[in-house]
Amino acid sequence: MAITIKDIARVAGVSIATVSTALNDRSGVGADTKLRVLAVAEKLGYEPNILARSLVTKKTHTIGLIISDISNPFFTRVVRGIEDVANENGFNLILCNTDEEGQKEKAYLRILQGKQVDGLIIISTEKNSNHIKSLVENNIPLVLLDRKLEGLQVDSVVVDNVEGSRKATSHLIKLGHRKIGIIHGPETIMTGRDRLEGYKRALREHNLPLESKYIKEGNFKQEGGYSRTLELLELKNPPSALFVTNNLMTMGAFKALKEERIRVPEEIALIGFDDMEWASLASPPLTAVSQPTYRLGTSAANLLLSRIKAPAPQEVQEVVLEPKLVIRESCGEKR
Amino acid sequence: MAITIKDIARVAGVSIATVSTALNDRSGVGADTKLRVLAVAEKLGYEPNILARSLVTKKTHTIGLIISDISNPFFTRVVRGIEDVANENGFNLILCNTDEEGQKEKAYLRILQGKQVDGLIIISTEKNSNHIKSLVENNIPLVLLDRKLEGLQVDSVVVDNVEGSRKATSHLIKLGHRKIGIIHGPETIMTGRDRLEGYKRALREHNLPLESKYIKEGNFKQEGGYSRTLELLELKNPPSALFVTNNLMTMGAFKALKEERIRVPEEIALIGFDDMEWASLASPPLTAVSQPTYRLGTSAANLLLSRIKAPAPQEVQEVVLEPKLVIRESCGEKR
DNA sequence: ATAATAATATAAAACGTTTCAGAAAAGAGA
DNA sequence: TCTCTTTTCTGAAACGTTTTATATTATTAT
Repeated sequence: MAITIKDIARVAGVSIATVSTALNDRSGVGADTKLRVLAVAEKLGYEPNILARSLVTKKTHTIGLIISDISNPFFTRVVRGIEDVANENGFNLILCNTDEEGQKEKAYLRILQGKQVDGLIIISTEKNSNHIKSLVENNIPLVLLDRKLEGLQVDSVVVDNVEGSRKATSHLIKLGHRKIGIIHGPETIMTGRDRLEGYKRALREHNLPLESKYIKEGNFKQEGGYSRTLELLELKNPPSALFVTNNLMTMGAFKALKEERIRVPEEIALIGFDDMEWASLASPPLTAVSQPTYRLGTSAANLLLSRIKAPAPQEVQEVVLEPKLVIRESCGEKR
Repeated sequence: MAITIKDIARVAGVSIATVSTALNDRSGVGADTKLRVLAVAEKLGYEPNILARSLVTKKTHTIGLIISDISNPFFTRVVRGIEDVANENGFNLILCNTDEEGQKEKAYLRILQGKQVDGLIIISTEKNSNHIKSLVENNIPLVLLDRKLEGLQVDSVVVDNVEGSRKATSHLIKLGHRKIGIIHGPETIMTGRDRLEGYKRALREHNLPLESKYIKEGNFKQEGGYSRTLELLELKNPPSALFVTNNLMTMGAFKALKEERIRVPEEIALIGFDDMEWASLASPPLTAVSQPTYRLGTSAANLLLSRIKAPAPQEVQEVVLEPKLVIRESCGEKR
């Protein structure tokens, strides 16, 4: 049996109310009794039962975090950012991986609510927002990260994907490329849609035609990048440049290119979305749109915490962070 | 105000006890009332308060996870393994990053205990085990992952680091190398010690002398691998092969070699400990000791869960998983 | 019809805290 | 000394569940 406040009360010869006030050093207890209580607590090795406390205070100092897969380095960095600010503020994180499965997402959401988390940070896998709506109605503080949801006004922190994608594509165009392949993500995911949109926008800006044969939909996983790249290479008139719209697919593309012994950037220029640790170590070093992953996390966490602490509901905040193009060697020199 | 069991009781016209039994479908409630209660619960949109439940059942279905840094891909995979089996068994994970700081580790430990986690998985940063001892005495189910602690008999799941390291070094020796540099980790960490030990053992087995100038201590971080590599290269008689004992330091070494334009494996053979996603994509593809990271996680989680569910304390289990050498091109061909 | 048994329902205690209203004690002002 | 105020302390309720012991009702056997 763990030591409780009652044990302390008994030993110190006071009521549990005084023990509680002494331990949380609130005013209303004499200096000497306070000292005595503290000493007893120390001696008995008392540790508070936070569960019991939370039940009455209605604060768990826990936040629920729903992402698709911690193994993806993008999410990893984001999570690290979140955990850091959570920890600084005395909050803990419950980590949940959905693998982009809507069912898992909903299941986790129920449990987290049941566990009375003080707030939620969600990288949602769903396109529509019905399951989130009930949370909002229940006034659960919540911020959407990386992906917004249609038809829902709620705090969010995202990257300007359209712009990042436009920059990348423009870069390729300026380098003289006209046959630019793109491997985009699922249209059900906001980042999938937006990054494709940025590509289209860049082409339009430069009055270049949209050629559907150069546009392939991948699944945001390594395998998708791999096989779509192979398909692109098999075209009778293959692209001279390839834009891959997330980190995992870029790895797949890289692998395909390597296996097929296509020289980069001589035979094909390659550009990725989302910079990775090893990008500068690759051969050739990879040019990529770099996302402020860590900051994405810290800012979502800060936003959520401010929301949790706020007495009255504030206005919806939508934070947009700018990605930037990191030019290395995989697109060759300007020509 | 959220809906509680009381509300249901009132609406359904029964006592809270019956509601409870009905909801958890235990026997002792009539078929018709049960249906009525369930219907009311459904209609009111009842969600149980797991906190309250946990307070009485003394089970939170939450496990605390203490690692040094989720950003490190090694831990990432491990964590994913843990989360998967936790989830399958209806458990959640509280994620804690210590950054190898003993203070942080201890602080987290207190909080997790306070939050009444059902068990703990710890990749400890400490060398001694005093802070863990009290947990063991309090009968908190707990498994040590990746690193054991001195003077403590407790469940653990680790990789055979000595053997992995011995294999790597032997490989180099068999390839004809005699001047083998090693960048090992801090001696305070078990993996640091063991991997160095494996290196020494291999040399001894082949009757090769231990040359201290080839032995450098790094910090298990990228920067450490980078600078120690540079130091090794500056030797008047530099090593012909380099063994780097963790993933981050290997990246650093790789970077240093690349910057110094040292050709691998022609001028120096390179072998790393812990295989990484990009290892096969690197130029040259990296030879490395591959650790079963995901399985490390699942097996720790399974062990912990069995411990949590076990009615009586069982015997201490120490699981050791075997790493394997993945030979690619960074050590060249046999000669 | 009566007793014995089984099935169903409930009141109340418990889990370990916080918190509020009020009691007791101490101090101050006259 | 007496009243008034302030300080210190406490009892009891509350948070939302589960669970045990008991009461009530229904069912069966005789």
